Amino acid sequence: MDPLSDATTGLLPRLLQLRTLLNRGQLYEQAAQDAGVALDRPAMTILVILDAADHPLRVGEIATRMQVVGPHVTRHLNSLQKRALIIRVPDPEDQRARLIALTPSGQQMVDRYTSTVNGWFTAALAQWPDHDRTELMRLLTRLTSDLTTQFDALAAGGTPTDED
Amino acid sequence: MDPLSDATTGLLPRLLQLRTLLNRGQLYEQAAQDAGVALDRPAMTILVILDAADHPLRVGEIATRMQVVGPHVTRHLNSLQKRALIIRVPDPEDQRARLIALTPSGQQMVDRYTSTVNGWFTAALAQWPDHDRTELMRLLTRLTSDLTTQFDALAAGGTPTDED
DNA sequence: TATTGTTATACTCTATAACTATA
DNA sequence: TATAGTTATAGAGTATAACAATA
Repeated sequence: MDPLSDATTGLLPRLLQLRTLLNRGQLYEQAAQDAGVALDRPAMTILVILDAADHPLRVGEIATRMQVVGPHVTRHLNSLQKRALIIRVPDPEDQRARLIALTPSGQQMVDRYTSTVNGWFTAALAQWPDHDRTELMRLLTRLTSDLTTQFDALAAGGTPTDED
Repeated sequence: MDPLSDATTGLLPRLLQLRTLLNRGQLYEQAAQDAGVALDRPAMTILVILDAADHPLRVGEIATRMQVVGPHVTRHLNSLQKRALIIRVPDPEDQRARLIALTPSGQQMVDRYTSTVNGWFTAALAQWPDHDRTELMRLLTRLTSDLTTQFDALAAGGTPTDED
């Protein structure tokens, strides 16, 4: 067994544990409560994505970034729009598409949420040396990027009998 | 705004992206297919947990490690037992409890699965300098640990009006 | 009486299929 | 004919409630 395997053998359980931690409502529900927002998790995820993008996004683009399917996004957009947290404007470049933008109150809500969560992260990492924090960001970014590339390649080449 | 905030502001979107990556079936389904296993994700998670523990675990312990609730584990154990991938043995220390152990075929299945996934990780990180891989493991371990501590504290102190 | 686990039921999240409108 | 989005329906995953057995 080569040393590369040894170096990555521990990755799977670590990532599963991290996923578990992030997935279960705990984090989200606590943050939602502390921030005073009453929104389900996928809806808040949409707001966070719009906030991070810094400009309006198409429905399909939101779906891609969430790694979910279009109709799922539509459903949550409907309820977000009813609550006036987002608006749909026609895309000037393509009349079929819509651009989704945060309303001021949507922006306000996502700001409250993210600042709550960021406060927790800051507290959790308060004892870390600066260098470790910097490295974590860098390695996490590269890990996500490399895993995405790897999985995309696997998905593309996964069923060679099916390609046409 | 202090520098600590700046250093952790980017953590939320990064973790959300990683969660997205790990969550959506893609990874699991591809691995299950490549490894030739036909099992749903939570069932496989149970096998991975048992494998990582290296000794039989109680139902409650599995639930805790999965961050889910008891009945959810029971349901999957029933189907895993029907397929002879796990066995339930009475805990000698407490007749109420059961210890869940992998059968040889269960062990074989989880081995196939983990070696497939570890192979991907190894490939994805093949270009990384050794030092980065080591650091990733270390920082990921500490991150998970510190976040867990943080969230537990939040959950415990989250509703001070409720304490008694 | 408290705890371990099970059974039964309900809810949340996400996917697939069928459709509408524009390209 | 292909693409962006929506509506309607179905399925996977997880939680809550009620119960049985042992401590």
